[in-house]
Amino acid sequence: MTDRLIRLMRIITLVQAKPGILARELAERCSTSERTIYRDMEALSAMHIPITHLGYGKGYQFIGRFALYPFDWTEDELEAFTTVAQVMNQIKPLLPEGFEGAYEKVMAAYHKQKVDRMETELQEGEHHQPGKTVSTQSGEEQSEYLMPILLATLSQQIIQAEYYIPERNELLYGKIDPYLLIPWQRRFYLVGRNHNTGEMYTYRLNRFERVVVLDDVFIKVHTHTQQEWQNYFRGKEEESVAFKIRLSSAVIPKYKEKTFITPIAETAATDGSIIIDLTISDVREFLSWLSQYGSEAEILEPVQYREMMKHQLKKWLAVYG
DNA sequence: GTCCAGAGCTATGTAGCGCG
DNA sequence: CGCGCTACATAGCTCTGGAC
Repeated sequence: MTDRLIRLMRIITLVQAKPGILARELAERCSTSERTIYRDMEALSAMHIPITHLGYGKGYQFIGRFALYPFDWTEDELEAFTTVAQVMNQIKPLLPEGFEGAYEKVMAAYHKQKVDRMETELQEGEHHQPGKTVSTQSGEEQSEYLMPILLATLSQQIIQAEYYIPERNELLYGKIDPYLLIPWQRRFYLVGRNHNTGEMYTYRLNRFERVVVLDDVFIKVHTHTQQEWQNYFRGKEEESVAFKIRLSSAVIPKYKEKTFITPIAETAATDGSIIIDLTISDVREFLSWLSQYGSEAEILEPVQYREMMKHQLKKWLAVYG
């Protein structure tokens, strides 16, 4: 039995180290027969280790990003496991010796895996549009609170935060239950429950002025999955507005050097200006950004925003006579 | 409690089949 | 032919119950 357990662990290690490894090689490395390897594969599958063979001659590999620790959890399973932390002190006398230590190790391994995965996704996201990473070029999107907030969402710890709302020029202060961190359109958003109102809100990470992670843990009262939140964000995207902007040649260097917008297309016009096509979800902020270019930027489409700008300028002109 | 025989179970290997 | 897979055989281990 012990021998078999050792061999099962060895198979996991070998497949992890060499995806596509053949049953024959596994048998050689484990000093056993291929038949035994096939039986071990069955056993691993019964244990929900996501191992699969790739077809004829292609050997075995893990499904997804499985690492040595098999935390292929569903939301419900994760929820059930994290809830144990809340009642651990009360049921401690009932637990077998060593349970708490084992629990901590499992959660630690899970958290590490999740952080690794988050970092990988972040890197992959940056690769999609090389040389245009918002966070590093504009300095706007990189929040020093990314890691503390990420860790707080994983360990379900309440945060105490100051949050700035530019639209109202207001600084809010209060406790938030951080539920999920969602990368969206090259920004991070925190979905969390505000203690003052008890409601769920989405917070833009770079608008946090100060964040302290408290020792207190919270229990999720809303049970939306990450997928549901991402669908919510996708819904927001559908409501976004397509703009066509002309930037004169005078401001192109400035635009190229420092920008947080992500154009769909850039077309060079004959007079040296460029026409930018882009889709914007936060129109108010976009117009505020655009105003820095003054007369060097012209809204070509949509017509209603062009008219709105014209109307605004007439009002300004009236003020200055 | 200890020993022992027999039944039953588990893990393993051999040989061979089907498929690309 | 090489690979994944399976039917069948077998060695070795564990369990059970009876005798002492």
